[in-house]
This record gives sequence, C-alpha cells and structure tokens, in this order.
Amino acid sequence: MCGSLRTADAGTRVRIGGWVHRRRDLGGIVFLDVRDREGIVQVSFDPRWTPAEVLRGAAAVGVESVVLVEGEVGARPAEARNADLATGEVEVRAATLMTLGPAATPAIPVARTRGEEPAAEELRLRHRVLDLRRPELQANLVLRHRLLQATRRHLSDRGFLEIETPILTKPTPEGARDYLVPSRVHPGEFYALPQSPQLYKQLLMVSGFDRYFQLARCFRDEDLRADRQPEFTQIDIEASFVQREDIVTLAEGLIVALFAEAGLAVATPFPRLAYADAMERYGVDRPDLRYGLELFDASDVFRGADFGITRAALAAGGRVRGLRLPGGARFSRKQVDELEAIAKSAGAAGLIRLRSAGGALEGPVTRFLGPDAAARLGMADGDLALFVAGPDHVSNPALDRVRQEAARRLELIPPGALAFVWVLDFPLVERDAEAGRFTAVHHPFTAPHPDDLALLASDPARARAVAYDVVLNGTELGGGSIRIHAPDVQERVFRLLGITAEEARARFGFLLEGLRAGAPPHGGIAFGFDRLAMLLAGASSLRDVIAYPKTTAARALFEGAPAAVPPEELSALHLRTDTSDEAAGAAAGD
RNA sequence: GGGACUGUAGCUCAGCUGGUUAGAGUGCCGGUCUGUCACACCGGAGGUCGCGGGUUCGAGCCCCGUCAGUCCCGCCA
Repeated sequence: MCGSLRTADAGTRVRIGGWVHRRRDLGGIVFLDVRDREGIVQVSFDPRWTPAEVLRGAAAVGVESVVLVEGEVGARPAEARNADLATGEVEVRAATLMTLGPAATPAIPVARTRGEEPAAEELRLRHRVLDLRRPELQANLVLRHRLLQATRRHLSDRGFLEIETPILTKPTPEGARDYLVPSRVHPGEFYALPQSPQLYKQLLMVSGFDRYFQLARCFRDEDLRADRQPEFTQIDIEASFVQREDIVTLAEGLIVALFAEAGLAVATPFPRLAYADAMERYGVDRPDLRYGLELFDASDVFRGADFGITRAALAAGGRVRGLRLPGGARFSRKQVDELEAIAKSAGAAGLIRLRSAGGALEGPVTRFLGPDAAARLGMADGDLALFVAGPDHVSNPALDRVRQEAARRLELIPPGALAFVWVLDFPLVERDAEAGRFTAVHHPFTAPHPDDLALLASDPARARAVAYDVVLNGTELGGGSIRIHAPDVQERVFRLLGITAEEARARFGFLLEGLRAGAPPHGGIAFGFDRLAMLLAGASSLRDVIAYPKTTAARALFEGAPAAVPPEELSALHLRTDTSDEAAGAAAGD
C-alpha cells in the first residue's frame, strides 16, 4: 500500500511493508523512501514520533532491504511537499521499524540516479530479481497481466472456450526447427515443443468445440532478434462455420479491447490491401501506412533512354520503380549515398537519383530522358526521386527499406499514429529457390481461394490463399487463414508441396483422419502477444515485457539454462552427446 | 552460418598519437549534520582494463584468436 497513500489517509495508523528505495540520513532525522508495486512513499523517522533506537535502526538499514513500518500517515509541512511523487503530500511517521529481509548491496541499482543509463543488458538479465524491481518493468508486467485478462474476458464473453493443448507434441520436419525432448520410455524417440497449436486447434473444430482460444506458449529453435524470443506467447484463436469476414471482425474487436486497456482508441474497420497491391505500392507485405511515399512504376519514362542500367533491366523483363520524396532535394550527396547503401544492403545494385531544382531535373541520367520527364514522373520543385532498375524481387525489398528510412529522415511519421491495415489474398505457395519446389506461404493447411482451385494444377504460383495478416505501423501483429476442411483438397495441397501420400499419412495422418471424420469449415488467427505487449508498453525490446527472457544466444543468464546434465540422466534417456566440434577447437588451442 | 558494435572500480562512463603511479560521477565504508526527497559536507577503501596469444624498449590503446552481450542479414511453414 506504500504507493497508494494520499491526503485522505492522513491521521490513520498504518503498517506498510516494502523495499527501501533510498535513504536520506540528516543526522537527527532520517527519511526512507519505501517502495512496493504501487509506488513509493516517504517514511520519516523523527525524534518527535520515533523512539531513539528505531531511529538508529533506520539510519543503518541498507537499500533494497525489506522493511515493515508502523506509524501514522501525516500531511507533510507545506514547504516539504514533493510534487514529483504521487504520495508527495503525505508521509508515514514511523513508530516502529522491522527489517524483515536485510539486503546485500545490490549488484545493479534499482533506484537510478537522474540521467544514469540502465545497467548493461547482461547484468540486468543476470540479476533479474533486482531488475524486475524497477518501476518501469513492474509497469510493463502489470500491463501485460491486464492484456492477458482483457483477452480472456473479451473472447470468453463471445463464447470462446479456453482449451489447453499439449506442450509435448509430435516433431514436424517443416517450418522452424523444433525444440526436442527425448523420451525415456521409448528409446530413440522424441517429443517436440509446439511451434504453435495449429493442428490441435483444427482438430478441436472437428470435435465440435466451435470457438476456441488459448494463450499459447510456442517454441521455435531459430536465431533471435530484439523482437524474437525462442519461447513466446500467442493469442491463438479458431472458430467453425466462419468466413474471412467473421475472423477479421472478431480480430478488430479484440484489438480495440486490448488497445483500450492501454488507454488507446482504435477506429475500425481497418483499411485493407491485397497482397499484390501492398507489394506494388510499398514493396512489402506489411506496409507502414503512417505516411505516403508510395512506389511507382517509371519504366515508361526510362524506356528508350540510352542508359545502360535501365535498358538492360527493361530488356530482361524487369522494371524501373522508385519513389518521390517531396522536399528530398535538400538531402546532401552524403545523405543520398546513405540511402543508397541501405538499398544495396537489401540487394539492389544501386539507386538512380533525380533531383528537381529550379524547374529542371538534375542527375546523371537526366541527359538520357526527354524534356517532359519531370512532368511524367510527377516531380515538383524540391523533390528527389530514387529508382531501382531490375526485377521486382530485387526492387521490392530495396525500395521498402529506402522508403522507411526516407520517411524517418523527412519526419513524415506523425507521433502517436496507429495505422492498422489488413493484408489479404496472399499467394498460397511460392517457389523455394534452393529446393526448386513449392512451399506454403502461410502453412500447408491454408485454404486456397475458391476461385483459384483450378490454378493448383495449372499455375500454382498464381493461386491465392484465404489468408490474412493484420499490420500496425509496418509490424505484423497477427495472421491467420481459413483452413482446408475437405480431405481431398488437403491431399492435393500436400501433393503440390511435394509431400507424398505416404509422407502425408506418416506426418499428418491424424489431421487427414480428422478431416474425414466430418469437419466443419473453420479458420482462425493468431497474434504475437509479446510483441503486442511490447508495443503497448512502449518498450523497445521483448525482454522488457517478459519476466525471465533469454539472450540473443537463447541463454537464460539468471537461472543458467541450458545446462549440462549428469551422464546418468543422459543414459536414462538413451542419449550420448557428441561435442567433438568443441573438443577439436579446444585441442587446437593447446 | 555471416556482418557490425560493445566489454576499464559494485554500477554508469572518460582514458589523447602506444609512454611516469589508469581517472570521474554514483554506490560502498567511516565521520559531521533535525525537513530531506539524486540531502549536503569531510575522509577512505575499491582495478585480472572480459580471457588467451602476438607485435613493441614499452600495450587499456595496435594485430590474431576466443568468450559474453547487443543490433542486423541469412533463418523464423
């Protein structure tokens, strides 16, 4: 209750427990700031109301110790109020003090001095007990709790059942790498931790639980990023007898509820973009719509120009695409070089630059273009245009990155803007460059668009899926699809993906059997919950909204996982480890 | 798997072109102090410059390797 005391409490006798945030020892009088999860309150130890030995104790107590104080809440003298503190009008006048949990000097500070950087990430993770005491992280975890509860309330109120699915599941060779768990009773066999509850939730639909949700822990053994942890939480949703619109509406309602929990108003319905349009206009399937800067096709303007780079690209069937940056002409040569470096790092050979200044175009390719080029490119005075010549699969990622960086530099991003968009009609499959076969864009259970069923045989790459992603400010919040519920369609898609009937039976037999048992049409969506919490908490790393996160090397520094196990445990699991790589490295070092 | 950055006192950081005894703030310890709130003031302790090797008369600084953390690419159906 430390943080909740107010003027109205003045005169009441209270007993408060908390952690010593700071100590100010003035000699004859001592102040302790005592902190609990609700906030901080000042406790004053003064001979007028504090026995001498209690006062001596207060002078000796170390920060971060757990104390229990009894005393009377009093209004502070007018000149001693603290407007920076929610409890700053009052203080607790201590009569007693008990140190219930004396603390060693903290390895990292909890109460930071003004302007001080937080401790290094490694130390924060190693001393997580202390780091989690910081008010920022406490606020993040409180918000996370509220989002979890709001999710449960919202979905339960709409008839969705929370059903848990197994954590020990069947390994799947497709998709991300599995975390494996050896079986003790079945030598040589393994469970896998779920990458998502996908098949379980579909089979729940087959069993008649027509509305399901779960706050599902998912595990993927892939390399990490600031917004990617090896274990994470999904809001996993599935419903029967639904079409895309039902899921879209449900998802928008949930998003409204969750953002409201964080005090943000969200307008629905969200705008929508077909995947093909998103790629054409933004070069990416999760466009940031907080600003314009749409890409456009300038191939016609460059066609016939005697300029080697664009001529070669156009002759090879590529295009010249680019974007106009209003006011971008003021970028220095160096700044444009930096944008070009970004385009290059995304795979482009370079950027073709055109600057409109003083009513004329400037740039190395100007002399190859007609006199009406500026008008045809829609360029106004002071604009800069940047182009990439080549196939779309090169220009898309390059222009996407350039567009994002240019928007930042031109300060086109309105603070606080929330630009939601649905991206619809994803392709069903794409050709895997190295394997030379088709792979599912979403996953192998996604329903083909009913109008495109014939394309599965004739031109699979053009077939659309009934899949949808919801995107906020260029970040994917969630995605889902209507699933295949007809066993013959599922078998056709497996075939398309190069999965033989035999493989399909071995790997997904339980799904096919389920679909043959009488399956309703169904579909769903999943949201990355941690990322959502991070966004709403205004955090820049997932680690700040997870109580006990892993490092980018998937280590848990706090408890020390993963860890070696005694040989007896390994042999009970019928395992032998082979760390010969490390052994060879060590030997070479001698 | 690849790239970039970082690693100096408990914590946050500085340390010049390679040159005498490696510094500051904060925390910690001791002292003074009755209205502070980053209390103030005085004094003190505190260092494997991540680790290993090399270059050099001499390395915190240069080179190679390695470990850890972070960010990015690949990867993440």
